Amino acid sequence: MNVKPIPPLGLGPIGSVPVHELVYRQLTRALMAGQITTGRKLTSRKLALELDISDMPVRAALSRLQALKALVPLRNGSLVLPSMTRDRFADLMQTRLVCEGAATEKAAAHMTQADLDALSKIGADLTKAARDQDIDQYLEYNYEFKFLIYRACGSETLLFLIETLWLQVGPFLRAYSGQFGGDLAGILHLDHHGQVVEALARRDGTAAAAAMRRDISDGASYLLANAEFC
Amino acid sequence: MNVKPIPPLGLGPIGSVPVHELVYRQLTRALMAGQITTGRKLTSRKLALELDISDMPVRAALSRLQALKALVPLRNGSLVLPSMTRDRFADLMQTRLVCEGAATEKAAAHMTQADLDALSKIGADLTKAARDQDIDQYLEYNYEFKFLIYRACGSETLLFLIETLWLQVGPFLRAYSGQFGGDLAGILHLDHHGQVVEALARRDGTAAAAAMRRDISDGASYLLANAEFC
DNA sequence: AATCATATTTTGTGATCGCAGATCGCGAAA
DNA sequence: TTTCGCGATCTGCGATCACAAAATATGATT
Repeated sequence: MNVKPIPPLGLGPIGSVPVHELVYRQLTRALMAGQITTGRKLTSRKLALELDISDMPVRAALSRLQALKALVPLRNGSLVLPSMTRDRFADLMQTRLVCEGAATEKAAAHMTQADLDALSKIGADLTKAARDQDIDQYLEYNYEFKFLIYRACGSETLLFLIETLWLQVGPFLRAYSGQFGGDLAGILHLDHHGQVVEALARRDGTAAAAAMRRDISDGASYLLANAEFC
Repeated sequence: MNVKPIPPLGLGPIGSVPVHELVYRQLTRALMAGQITTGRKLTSRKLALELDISDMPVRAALSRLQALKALVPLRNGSLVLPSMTRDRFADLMQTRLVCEGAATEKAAAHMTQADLDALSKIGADLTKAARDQDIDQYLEYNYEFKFLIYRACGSETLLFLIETLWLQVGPFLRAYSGQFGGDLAGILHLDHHGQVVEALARRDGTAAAAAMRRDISDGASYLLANAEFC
């Protein structure tokens, strides 16, 4: 029996991406970047017109966002970016505490030296953004910092749950950055990020998780005290 | 200026439910009840034909299931109930440990006496089902037992995350019940359910969570050792 | 000016159509 | 027997249409 010669071309698949997938990615990005204000109605026809496509792919994308509770249906079925009440925010942050604490703890065992190096660099950028009162940069680096850790937690499932939480909190955080008038550096009076990095470097998952939880908890307290809710 | 008299009828809205919502509910129920075998391809046309509707509402329902990772897309976009590998199962159970442990801990403060009474009744039914080797009943009561607790955790968000996890594990558990040949009572040699009830009655969230985690962990170990994976 | 009734537009929802790529099956050639 | 080619079918995907309910705008009346 002849053994087949090795397939000469090691090309990957072409993999054309359907339009509804592109719409979905664009919407999630816009959502997490806070480009959509809370209470905004997202109608498939308007969006389709704006994107110059039919409304079918838009519907598919919106359905997925609804399933993740990133959008909620009105009585008539219109989908809207839910307004952030105090209760919902507190609930989301409590759940973040649970999931992100666990992810941080698990990540301690998996972070490579390269990860740790990148992490402390982002941590430095984060501190700099806080000192410069650049809240947009701060939020951006905060996201990168935390997700660099969570991606190393070794659990696809847990990472996914955390992403759905951020999809709900993200819009509100960005909206808050607009009404921000306080002192950003004041949030950092305890450098939780530094403690997280240091604990992760020691492979001390428990300490890292504790520091991360403090960071989330303090941020939540600050916003509950200072931000405007609906 | 005439003040409108109070609307005489305090009836709620009729609230006709769209078809895609009905399809979604039917699919989630079928999924969690294990009526769909892993690896099964769900095509919108076939389902639409079976339900005697157009494939549009089916597409909407499938999109939502895809967003929750209850279904995964093949290369061509067909959606299929993902096969359960050892790794995925272990990952899901690890994440269940995190979320359901936390939910149990939070629930301790909110469980009413009626909840506790109902819980110990379900616990008794559970034990009976195990003695009778009735694995379907066992899984049913197991679901009711745990979600009666989780619903009392006070966190809509956390409950939602747990539901998405069960949507992924549910099908596999039911599939396993078919190939089950062991001794069901053997799983219960430590009565974790009883410990959970007792701890909740004492409002001891920490102990209740610990017992619940043991229950999940032991079940996971048993299945990892005995069940067939793909 | 304020309010109510009516007309117009918006919007969700579902059905149908057409296209293109994927999949499957059958038969011929090696 | 296996493998390859090709036609039929399946299926995802997107566009368009139709309909009803809701929202909005308009205009008349008090």
